[in-house]
Amino acid sequence: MAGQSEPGRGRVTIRTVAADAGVSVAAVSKVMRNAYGVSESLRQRVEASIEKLGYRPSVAARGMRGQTYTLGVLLVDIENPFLPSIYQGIEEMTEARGYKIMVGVGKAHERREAQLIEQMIDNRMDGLILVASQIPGAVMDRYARQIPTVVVGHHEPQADSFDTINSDDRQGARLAVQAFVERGHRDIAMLAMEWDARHEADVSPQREAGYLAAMAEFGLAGRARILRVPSSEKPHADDLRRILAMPDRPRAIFCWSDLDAVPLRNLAWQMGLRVPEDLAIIGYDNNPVAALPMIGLASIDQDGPRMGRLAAEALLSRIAGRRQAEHVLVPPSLVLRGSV
Amino acid sequence: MAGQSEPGRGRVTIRTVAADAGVSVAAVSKVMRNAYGVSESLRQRVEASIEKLGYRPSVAARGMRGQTYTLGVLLVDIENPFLPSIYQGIEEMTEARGYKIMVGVGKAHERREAQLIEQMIDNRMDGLILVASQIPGAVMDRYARQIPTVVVGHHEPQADSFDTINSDDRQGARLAVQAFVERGHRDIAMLAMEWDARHEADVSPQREAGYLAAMAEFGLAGRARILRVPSSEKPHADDLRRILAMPDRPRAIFCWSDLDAVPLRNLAWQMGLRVPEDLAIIGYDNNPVAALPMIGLASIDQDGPRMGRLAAEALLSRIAGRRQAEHVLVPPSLVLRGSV
DNA sequence: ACCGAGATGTAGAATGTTCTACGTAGAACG
DNA sequence: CGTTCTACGTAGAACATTCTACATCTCGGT
Repeated sequence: MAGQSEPGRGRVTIRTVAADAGVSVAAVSKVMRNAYGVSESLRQRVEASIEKLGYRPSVAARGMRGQTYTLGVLLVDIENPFLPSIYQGIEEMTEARGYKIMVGVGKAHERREAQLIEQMIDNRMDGLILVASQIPGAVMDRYARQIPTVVVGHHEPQADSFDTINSDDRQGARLAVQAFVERGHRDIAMLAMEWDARHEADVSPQREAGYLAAMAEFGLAGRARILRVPSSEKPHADDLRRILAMPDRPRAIFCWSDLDAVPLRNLAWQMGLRVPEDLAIIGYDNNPVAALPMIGLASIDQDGPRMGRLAAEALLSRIAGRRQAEHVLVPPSLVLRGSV
Repeated sequence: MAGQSEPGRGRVTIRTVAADAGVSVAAVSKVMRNAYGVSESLRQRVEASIEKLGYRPSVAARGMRGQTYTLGVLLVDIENPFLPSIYQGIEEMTEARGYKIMVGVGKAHERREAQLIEQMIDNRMDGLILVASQIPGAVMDRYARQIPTVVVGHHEPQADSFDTINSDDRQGARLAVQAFVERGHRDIAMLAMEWDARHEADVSPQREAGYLAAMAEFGLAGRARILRVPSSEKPHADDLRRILAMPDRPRAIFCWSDLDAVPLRNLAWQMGLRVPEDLAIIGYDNNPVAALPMIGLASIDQDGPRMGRLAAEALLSRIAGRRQAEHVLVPPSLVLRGSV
């Protein structure tokens, strides 16, 4: 019922172009795809007609047989200011190669993410990049058999149906612990998300493992403490407050994400704690908010743009035919700020 | 070249379902679309087969004739934390009605936005929502004739080919000026974006007009001052610093967006200015960062979710056949915080 | 003059839906 | 009992591409 002014009679299709250029439909198709077997003169003629008529191929029709030259990017969440940096990297890489991107927002909800993936398959996207998806590995595997897939921010090093690009989350945690230790801290806790076995591949458990390993490495195994807050659904300000009010409040906290580190730092301020004197904090993601001078939150930087570029490269090579899975770990770095 | 395991032979199409249920292809199509003329018994039979086979219609094939039940949402920018709230509203409304959403990110770049719109038309989206687009009205008009369109955050009250949903930006500016006046301020400046005639319909010029009108209303016409920073491309920290260092620095600043108000507030802090004693600030958008206790930035709230819902409703009714354009203004409100 | 190989171009099937037009059976009506 | 509706289904064209043969041309070599 969505009929607009022109009932469709006006639409310029590949047929219109072919007629105008005086060649076959197949010839125009070849030109569009840079396919083999088109002479320079033919190409020029066809391109002139395309230009003249303003022809644009229908992605829908393309999708029925060949490629759509469109990639799907699934973001966990649109509110985390760290994610756009990954997106930038993806885009930079794919745009140059003539691919378009469609974004889906999963809102950290597994059911929803699955729907979006199916929708992208239905839309005949050429490939998929899942960023920090909540979907369990087994399910990912099933989808990945239907469509070339690269996963970012989800550790599944043994997967063979898709590639993974990750920050070296264990190393990131180690950097944080080391920075605390070098500044004389011994009472170093970690603030982590609650998780169950289904989410073992998520980043938070990896950072936990790294934290515990680093504490042991620095001879502080006995002092390791993991404080938990409910998974990333909104309201855990109260949990954070409770943590800061504990009689044995730690002197330094490594926080699994700036998503919690920023509120934590704000609560500390509200409760009159001096940062870093009473409480030192290091977050994760180097979220732009952490960089604001008034917040001044030290954080582990994952180099989002680079992860994005790597993911895009992996996807394109997979689309080009690669079958062997690739698993990349990107080294993180620590950005020091006032909170340590 | 993207071939996955199953060469396609395995794909379950509408034909598979029809065969399984022992009915015609057209019958299955009717069931999928809830179209007229299908008996209860037939519907049940078909639905059982769909369930059993896990059939999912191909959006590509659908797009070739009918609707795709997919809407395109074009966001200026993925880094502005205010935009997700509009997105939530859009989604809430459309999801319930069985529509899917694809997001495009324009990065405040006109050429890019135009490409994305064309891409969405190519993908046969049923309709488009443009959020804070940079595209001039005349160009929008051309696109809007090809596809049902609703525009958010772009004032074009005379447009007849598309609908607009906006915050009442003039009223928002008035609220800010009024709040300052009530607190005894008279030296009230506005921080605005540079703009040219092409962007008169953007929100910043509207807020300027509202500021000037309000200053006049409160008898301060002679004291109105508009300070300009380069358009939203990144680096204007230096411009902000210069403004704060002016000998005749204003005592109160109404800022066109939290995008600039947050850095401004941070710079003031860095330069040792007391807020609000030395400088009071009100921003616009009620960006989540403004709400952080340490930032405490008063801001005009646009009720993003509501604008999103209204935009979605307008689009759906337009898809359903409405031709007459609608132009809605949503009243803003002031959220008071420490910066005033 | 003939042949074979490569390069260039074309016809037409295939893709998975929707939509138009039409057929058929049973009910309601005179 | 014939006629006319109405409700339910179906056949097949249409949609805009790509892709798989296949046909035709051009040359250089015999």
